[in-house]
Amino acid sequence: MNSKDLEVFIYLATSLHFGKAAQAAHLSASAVSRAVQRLEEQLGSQLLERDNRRVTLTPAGQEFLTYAEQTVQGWQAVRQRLQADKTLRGAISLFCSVTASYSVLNNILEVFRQRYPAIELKLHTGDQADALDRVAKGGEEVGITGRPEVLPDRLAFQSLTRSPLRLLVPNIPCALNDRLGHIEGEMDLELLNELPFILPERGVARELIEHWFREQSLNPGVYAQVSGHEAIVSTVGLGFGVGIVPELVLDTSFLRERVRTVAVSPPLPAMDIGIVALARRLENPLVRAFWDCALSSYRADK
Amino acid sequence: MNSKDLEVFIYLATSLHFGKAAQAAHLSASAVSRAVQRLEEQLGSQLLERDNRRVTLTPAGQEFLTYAEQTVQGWQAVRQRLQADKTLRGAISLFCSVTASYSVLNNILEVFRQRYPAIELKLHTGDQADALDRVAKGGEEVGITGRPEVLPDRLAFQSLTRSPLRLLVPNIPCALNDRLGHIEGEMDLELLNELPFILPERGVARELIEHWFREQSLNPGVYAQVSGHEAIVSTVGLGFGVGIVPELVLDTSFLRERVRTVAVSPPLPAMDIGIVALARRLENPLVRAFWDCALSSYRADK
DNA sequence: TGTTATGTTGCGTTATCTGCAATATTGCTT
DNA sequence: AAGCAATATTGCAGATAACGCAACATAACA
Repeated sequence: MNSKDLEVFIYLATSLHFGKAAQAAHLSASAVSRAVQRLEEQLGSQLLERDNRRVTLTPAGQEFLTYAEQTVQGWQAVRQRLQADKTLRGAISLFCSVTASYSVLNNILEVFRQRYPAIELKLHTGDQADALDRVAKGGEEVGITGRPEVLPDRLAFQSLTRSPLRLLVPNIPCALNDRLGHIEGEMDLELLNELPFILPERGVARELIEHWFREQSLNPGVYAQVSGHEAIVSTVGLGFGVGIVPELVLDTSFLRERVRTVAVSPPLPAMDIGIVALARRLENPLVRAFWDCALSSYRADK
Repeated sequence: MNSKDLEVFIYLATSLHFGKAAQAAHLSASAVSRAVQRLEEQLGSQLLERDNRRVTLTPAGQEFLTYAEQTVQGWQAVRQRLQADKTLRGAISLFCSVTASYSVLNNILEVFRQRYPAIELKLHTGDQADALDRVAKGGEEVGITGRPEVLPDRLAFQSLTRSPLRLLVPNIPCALNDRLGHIEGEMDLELLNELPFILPERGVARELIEHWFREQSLNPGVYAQVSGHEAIVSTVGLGFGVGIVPELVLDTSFLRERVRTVAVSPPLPAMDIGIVALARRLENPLVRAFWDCALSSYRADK
C-alpha cells in the first residue's frame, strides 16, 4: 500500500471520472486505472463498479474511501508534526506570469500554504519571458517559466510539467477565418508561410517556435510581436492573425472561445515548465521549502 | 509513503539493529538503510540517531513509531474487513520438511493464521526430496521445496527465498577433523575428491550438488546417502564424513554446534526455495489464499 | 448505424528499489 | 597503541515496478 494510490483513489472516488482524477493527480488515465487495480488486488475486493460509461463506488469502495481519507490525512498530520523546520517563517518573492499563477502556482500553493502557513509569498506577475532574467539578476528569488534551451549559469531549474505548444487560429467571423475555416485535420505546412503570425516577442516560447520553424524550413511573416502569452490569445481572438502558445495558457484564458487550435505535422514541441532559482539561493531554507513543495505537488505526494 | 517502508521502520525501531531488521523484513541491510532515509527525507526530520555502533530512536522517531504501528495495523484491518472471501473456511493439506516447517512455513503462517483463521492446515512432514512427487501425484495440495532444474509438467512453483548450499565438516574430535582442522580460508578443491561425502539420496539438493561436482570435474567418494537434510547434519556431526546442506537447515538444527561450514571456490550454488502446487489447484480459493499469503509474507506486504 | 466519450490493455521507456561489495567508523582486545 | 570485529552507509549494476502513449473495446446518443 502506498499513499499515492490512496490519493488517486480519493480523487477518483469523489469525481467518479478517470480523466478528471488523472488530471487532479497529475497522471494519465491509464495510471489511474492501474492504481485502482492495484488496490483492488491488494484488498481482494472490488472498489468501483465501472463500465465505459459510468463509474460508481461499491459498498466496499465507500468504506475504503473513508479509510483512505483518514490515512492520507493522518500521513499529512504526522508529517506536519514531525517537520523539523515547522515554524519556518519569513517571506520569499516569486515571479511568474498571470497564466502560471492560475495553473502551476495554484497547484504549488495548495501544498505550500498548508505546510508553511507562516511564510509570506510576494508574488510579482509579468511577462513569462522575463522570469529567467529577473531571477538571474536577483530581482525575485524564484520564478516559474519554461526551460530555456541553454540554462544560464548558476541557475537551477526543476521541471514540473510539460505543456505542448499549440497553433491558434481565430474562431470568429473574419477574413482569416474564412481562409482557414475549412481545415479539419492537419494544416498544410506550406500554408503557414502565407499566414500573418503573432509571436511572443522573446522568451523560451519564442526560442522553441523559431527552432521549429527552422527545422521545417519555414519562414512565415510575423504580423505582430507581443509580450505575454495572454496577449497572443486575445490578438488572435480579434482576428489579426494566427499564433502559438502553450496549451496551458488556453485552459485559463477568458478568450478561449474565440480561438481554436489546429494540428500540424510534425507536431509543435512542448514546453518544459518548472521553477528556477539561483542555485545558491537554494541554501535559503525558505526557498528550499518552496522548492520542495513545488516538487511534491507535481510528483504526487510520496 | 508506503506501508512497506513503515513495516521496515517498525522492525528497525524495535530491534535497533539494521541486520536484524533486514532479516525480519526479508531484505538486505542496505535496503533497510535506504527505507529509513526515504522516510526521513519525506518527513523532513531524523527518526533514528545512528553511528556504526549504536542505533537509537530520536523523539521524532518515537512518535513516528506509534504512528507507523497504527497505520500498518489500520491497513491490515481494512484489508481484512473488505476481503471478499472473508469467511473462507475449510482445510488444505501441505507437505514440507521439518526444517522448512520451522523457517519458511513459520513465516507464512504468521500471515496466514491472521488472515484466514478459519482455514485448517493439515501438515505432513517428511523428506524434502519427496515434496515435488507428492504434490504432483495429488497427495498434498501444496508443498515447500527447492526449485528443481526442470519443473514437472502442470506444477506451479513460486520462489520465496534462497538459501546457499554449504559444505559441512565435523566440529568434534575425530579423525576427519584432524585432517581438516587446519583449514582456515577456502578449501582446496582437490581435497574434496579424497573426502567421504554424505549426500542426500535424491531431490533437488542432490541435483544441484551433482551439477556442481560435474562443473568442477570432481568425483568424490560417497560415504553415505541419507534421506532428509537433518540427517546429513547429524551424520556429519558424528564425524562420519563431510556433507552439503542448504544454509537454512543449519539455522534450526539442534546439532549445529557439532559441525562447521567451510568455504569453497567457486562457491556452491544456492537453492531456490518456494512453494509448489498443481497449477490447476490454484483455482481452489483455499489454495490460492495460502499461495498469496506465502507471497506477501516474503515480499514484505504491499 | 455512425459518432463520441471513456475505461482498459499492450508495449516501450523511465524511475525506483534492491543486493552486493567496498568503505567508513567506532568500540573492543591484546 | 594498534589491530580487530562489528556494522551502518554508499557506489554501482541489475531487476522491478510505474508510467505514458496509442490502440482497442464498449456503451450511450443521435
